[in-house]
Amino acid sequence: MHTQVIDTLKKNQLSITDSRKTILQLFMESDGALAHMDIENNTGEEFDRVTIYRTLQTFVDKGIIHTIPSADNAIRYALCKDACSEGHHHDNHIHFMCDHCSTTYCLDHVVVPSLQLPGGFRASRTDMVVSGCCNRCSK
Amino acid sequence: MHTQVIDTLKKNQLSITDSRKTILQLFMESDGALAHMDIENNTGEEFDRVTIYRTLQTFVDKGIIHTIPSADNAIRYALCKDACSEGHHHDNHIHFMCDHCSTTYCLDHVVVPSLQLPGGFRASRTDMVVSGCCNRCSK
DNA sequence: ACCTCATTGCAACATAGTTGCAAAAAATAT
DNA sequence: ATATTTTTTGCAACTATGTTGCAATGAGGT
Repeated sequence: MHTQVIDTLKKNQLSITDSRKTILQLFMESDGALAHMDIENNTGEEFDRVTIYRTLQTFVDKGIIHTIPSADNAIRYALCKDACSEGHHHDNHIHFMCDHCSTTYCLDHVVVPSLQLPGGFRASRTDMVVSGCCNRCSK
Repeated sequence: MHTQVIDTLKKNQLSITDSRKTILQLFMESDGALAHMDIENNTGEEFDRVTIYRTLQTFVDKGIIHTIPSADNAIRYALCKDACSEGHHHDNHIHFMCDHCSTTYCLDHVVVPSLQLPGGFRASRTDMVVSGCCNRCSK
């Protein structure tokens, strides 16, 4: 199970450090998105706040994770799919945030519909965040 | 021109104060969305930071303005259309954020397409933020 | 095992947002 | 118009979030 973590780091030419291993492992074990705080809570006193910020930034730069905008002003991060690479994100899927449990999901199979924008507007990126009640909370 | 500001405040049963008049006027004169900072810059030393936060919160509660999520983690606010009322927002339109000038537009006439969500997911709200180059910057 | 360079932790700082409370200003009643 | 009640404001202090410079540590290659 460690192998996948180390493979990913190597593939992106990142040195293998404790913080990177631990944080990447967290993302791989989680099915939802993680905020900075979730990571801090899950790693305890192990790493400095600054290290977590920098590790997340490194992962974003390398295309390992992507950010998810939200109405509550807390940046969340989730693993990118294989198609992502350095400086080139393809996170063209919809995000779902549950009002009850606050879990954020990447709905990889729901494609963002294309839009007809008014004249002069050119889109480079589309973020779509749906909130409501998730499949676990609605049971 | 003041009348519209005061009418709106009265319609929402808010007492007429300097900060509310000034801030609401700002929104009515602006065609884009405003962040807390934009308001602070435009009003100078006139009002306390806290007052601006509370005024914005009051306007959101009353359905006068709505928040716009963004990837850069800065909450922006824009006027709601008439259909909005206390506790019941109908800001079901698309927001466009320009990468060059950072202006945020409400594209009122572009309707958010409906989606087919996976089983068990129920949507209560959909935020769609498109970024790219706006009609003024692409000239 | 050594050297080099990237990464970490610390301290300090910067920005964003919240809360309690007393003073001031609106709204309401007289 | 004035007094009373209620709401709103400003201040101070605090929490949360995010950034930067720098010295010390640790990873990777020889």
